[in-house]
Amino acid sequence: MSNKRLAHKQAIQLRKRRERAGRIQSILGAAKAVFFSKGYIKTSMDDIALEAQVSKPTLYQHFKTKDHLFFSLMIPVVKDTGRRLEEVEKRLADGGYASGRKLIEDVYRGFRNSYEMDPDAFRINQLFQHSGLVWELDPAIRQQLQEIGKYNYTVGRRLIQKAMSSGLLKKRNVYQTVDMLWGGFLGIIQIRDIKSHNKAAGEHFLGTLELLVNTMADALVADQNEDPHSSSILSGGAQ
Amino acid sequence: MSNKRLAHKQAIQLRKRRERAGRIQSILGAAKAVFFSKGYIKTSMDDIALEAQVSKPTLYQHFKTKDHLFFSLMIPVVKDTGRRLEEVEKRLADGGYASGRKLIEDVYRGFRNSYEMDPDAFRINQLFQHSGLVWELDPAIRQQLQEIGKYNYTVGRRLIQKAMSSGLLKKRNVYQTVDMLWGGFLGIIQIRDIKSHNKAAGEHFLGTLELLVNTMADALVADQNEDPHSSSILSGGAQ
DNA sequence: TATTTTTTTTACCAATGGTATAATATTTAA
DNA sequence: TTAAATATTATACCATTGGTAAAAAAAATA
Repeated sequence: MSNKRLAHKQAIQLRKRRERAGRIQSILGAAKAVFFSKGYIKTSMDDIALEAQVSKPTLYQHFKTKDHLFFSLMIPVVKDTGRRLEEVEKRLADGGYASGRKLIEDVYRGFRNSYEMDPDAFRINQLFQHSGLVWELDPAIRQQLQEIGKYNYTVGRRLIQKAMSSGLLKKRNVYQTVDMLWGGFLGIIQIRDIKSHNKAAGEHFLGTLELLVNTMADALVADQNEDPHSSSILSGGAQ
Repeated sequence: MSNKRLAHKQAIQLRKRRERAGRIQSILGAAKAVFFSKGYIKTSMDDIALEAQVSKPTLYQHFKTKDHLFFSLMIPVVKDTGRRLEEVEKRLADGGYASGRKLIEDVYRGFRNSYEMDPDAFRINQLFQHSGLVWELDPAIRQQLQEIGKYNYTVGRRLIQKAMSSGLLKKRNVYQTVDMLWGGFLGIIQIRDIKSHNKAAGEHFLGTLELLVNTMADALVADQNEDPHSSSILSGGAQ
């Protein structure tokens, strides 16, 4: 009967989609390995095709250009950051924050875990901000990526807005506050990368991050029933 | 007499050096224009040679590679930042700061003026931090550029150290404090660039910078005889 | 088995970073 | 003024690379 036939067809299409997604993932993995070891410019599409055990035309069937392939790598980590912000937002809505400091700490813990999840992809995200200096990026790609990041800003602003109106944080310009919080994190990540060849860089980074969290909290948290610095950023790293 | 001869020779060499420096400057100017309008990748050495009204071999006589040429553009702005830090350091040594807040404000004013002096070159400096993702940079170039930046860190640390030991700022880990201050600036610059196509971005940037300055000051300034926020970052922009 | 879809093979093109060479200016020294 | 030294140009060239075309081969579907 046609019902069964339809179901069959759909099942097959599903599998095909799965396989397609799998192949795309495998290409992305190969691309990542090559890009991060040799850098964008020295990496050729032939290199990637070889690493992905796929012919070059197949590569181009899944990714229109080298740029597409490269910047696709940053998408998961951006989405991850957004998800972590949503978690904080949810906890705030559930009345889970007794102090603004705890909230700030959680926000930065989210940033950090997101970064630790995939530092390289995180760096592409940062690089993307400066991409104009390097690429004449296809406007379609650029817009698509900006779209994803813009959502995170929306969540962040909603979150901070709520925290301010609920008295957990001092009332400041929300846009500026979010930019400062996020920018502070980006900045110290960037500095970490400068020193990345140093062995002690990791610990230093954590120390700087903690200082940043405390600084932001000292200045932003409404000072009613404040609890002392808890340094809890150091615990609960990426798992 | 041989004295005169020697002087003549030296004078000639001086002129030659001047001319050489002039030609290099002219090439750098042309390279800047092309790089910033089309991006590194789309810019060809032929383009630059054309813009500089110079033949390609001449180009390569003054700059070994495209990378050399590109990253040379960031040198002046890095040195400028260092000079501005030195000014603050000097004023501190002369007892010119009655409050830590004023010092923090001056540091950030220096950063900002340095940035405004040449935003594009400033961006290359930031890009350089992520260069591993894009370039397999010649180690010699990389080290040379890092050398220049490292000096600024030394000045910054000396400055903050003095400010802390003289009681203007609270005692914190100096390395972390410097990283946080500088990183905070880099971060909001980066965010500014994201929104750079927006008309109101400039004012928003200044607002965020001011918030950052106040936040840092609130948390770092030793709270003896504190004067209120003076918002003086907004005045005294780049001239 | 016949048809459709996906992948591969192979070959190709235009653009580009970088170099070699010989010719031509330009400057210096006598 | 002339010979030597230096800097610049014109020209041609090479290897690599992003991207595409076309046809053959494989795999999956009906």
